[in-house]
Amino acid sequence: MADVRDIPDATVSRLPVYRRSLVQIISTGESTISSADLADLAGVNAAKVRKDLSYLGTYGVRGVGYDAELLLAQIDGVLGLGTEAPVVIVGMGNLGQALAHYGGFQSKGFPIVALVDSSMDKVGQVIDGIVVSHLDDLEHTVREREISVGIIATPGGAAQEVSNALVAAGVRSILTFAPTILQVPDSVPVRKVDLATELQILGYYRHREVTETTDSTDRTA
Amino acid sequence: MADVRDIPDATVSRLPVYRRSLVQIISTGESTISSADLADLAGVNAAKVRKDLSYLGTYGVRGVGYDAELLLAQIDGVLGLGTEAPVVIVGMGNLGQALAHYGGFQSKGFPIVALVDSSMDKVGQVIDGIVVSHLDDLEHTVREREISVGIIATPGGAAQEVSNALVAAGVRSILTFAPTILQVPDSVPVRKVDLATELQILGYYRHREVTETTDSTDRTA
DNA sequence: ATGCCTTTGTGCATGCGTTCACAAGAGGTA
DNA sequence: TACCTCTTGTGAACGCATGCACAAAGGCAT
Ligand SMILES: NC(=O)c1ccc[n+]([C@@H]2O[C@H](COP(=O)([O-])OP(=O)(O)OC[C@H]3O[C@@H](n4cnc5c(N)ncnc54)[C@H](O)[C@@H]3O)[C@@H](O)[C@H]2O)c1
Ligand SMILES: NC(=O)c1ccc[n+]([C@@H]2O[C@H](COP(=O)([O-])OP(=O)(O)OC[C@H]3O[C@@H](n4cnc5c(N)ncnc54)[C@H](O)[C@@H]3O)[C@@H](O)[C@H]2O)c1
Repeated sequence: MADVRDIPDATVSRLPVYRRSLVQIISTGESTISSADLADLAGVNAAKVRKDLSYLGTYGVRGVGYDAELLLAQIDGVLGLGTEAPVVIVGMGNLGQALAHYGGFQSKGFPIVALVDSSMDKVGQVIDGIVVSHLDDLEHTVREREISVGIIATPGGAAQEVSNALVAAGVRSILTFAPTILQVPDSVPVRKVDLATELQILGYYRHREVTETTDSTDRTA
Repeated sequence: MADVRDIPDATVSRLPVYRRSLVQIISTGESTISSADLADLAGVNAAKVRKDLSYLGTYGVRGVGYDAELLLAQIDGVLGLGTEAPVVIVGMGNLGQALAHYGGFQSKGFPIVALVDSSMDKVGQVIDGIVVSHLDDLEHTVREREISVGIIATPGGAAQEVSNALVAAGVRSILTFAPTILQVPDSVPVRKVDLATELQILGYYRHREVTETTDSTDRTA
């Protein structure tokens, strides 16, 4: 059985997708699922599913498939979803407030337990039942509530400063929406969601479709 | 010079990052930039920068670096940022409203020109100066405003239906926030932003840090 | 018990992406 | 002109990810 450390990044990023498919399957009353069916639901290749799952250890039954509940538990174990991971959101503007109001995190094991801003307009406000506290109190808040995830929803210019504060406060991982390259210790994993970048990437493929048709190499469709 | 079609996906997804670094550089008054400096700003390897840029054609000057303005124009050309790409947002809940209020898209060449919902509570409301229209009128709206990008911010259950409507209406690319595998024609590029998945992926790396220290293989730090 | 059918687990080949390392090019200087 | 310094552009090696294809294995029916 593979050590939890040895799972390739590409596989890790697909586990949540498998997880969601499994939850769906279980809700329909099915108790086992084949790699082919799981692949359909997850939108990937069946061989890839099997290879990915093989990194978790061997839990499939040949001729039958995978036990859905068991597999779900296994994935949850690898992703550390057994225990809740309390979240702080820093930056209570448009995006921060939308995230705070969203109930989906709570139910997925990521309760939002603190909201932070640096503007006196925001500090003290109650959003979704939580009082917005000041960035200066971050360390206290994080330690008291045992917060392990920090979400950065401030303008780009403040992101590095906020990131430093989060790391210093003891947060163990960061999700950022600011379009900024963050400098953090290797021990703190960071994931970046950059909406403007996503739109620009789409632009390339959209644009390409157009230029292709005016090209010398036509496609038969 | 490389055809616009031949740019690898990995490179395309970095172009917006280079673009942002270039805008920053230009704003400081610099007119040229070396691959090493650009790499620092973008958070990648210098050789990768050079190889990426080589797909756009050859625009660097040996011994000097790249002309920042020229390179920016070149990237914009590849990403199709020369012309505006009007956007429609479908789903005016927490997230949809936050996106609608955000000014950053407008200024980056992605004006939000239409807002859509299916709930009578939302239709008719004015959000950020735009009247929310009904999903049934989508086709008309898209054709009239020549909308090329659709953003899906509905619950997962409605996403495929909305996606079908967007494609039928003639939208040319889609950005979705719904945690659902969308079935769309190959000709319509889709990018998915899945926040719950991001948090779960972070969970793996966070979790791993912990299990590592209780392992036989200790690290000297 | 036997044999058939289904599905897993994985070896292997292929392709893509990353990075190194260096020759070649450009400009400046004496 | 000759030389020196800086930086690009890219060949080549490496490593990771993907997907095929098939043997091994489990279950079920007869
Ligand atoms: N809202 C969107 O739809 C959207 C879309 C794309 C990208 N983004 C990115 O997300 C981030 C947030 O966007 P937004 O629209 O919510 O911005 P916003 O301006 O509405 O809100 C930013 C908030 O951060 C607070 N803030 C500023 N500096 C701070 C600091 N040092 N510490 C703590 N709080 C601080 C401000 O007081 C404000 O409340 C930005 O980086 C933006 O580029 C947002
Ligand atoms: N808000 C967040 O912070 C957040 C975080 C993670 C994921 N998401 C995802 O983003 C999506 C939107 O989240 P939200 O919090 O804004 O949800 P929400 O429930 O607040 O809003 C959904 C909106 O979509 C509308 N809608 C429903 N069916 C529709 C249809 N067929 N056509 C048009 N409109 C329709 C509803 O009327 C509602 O206004 C969801 O898929 C959610 O999983 C949101």
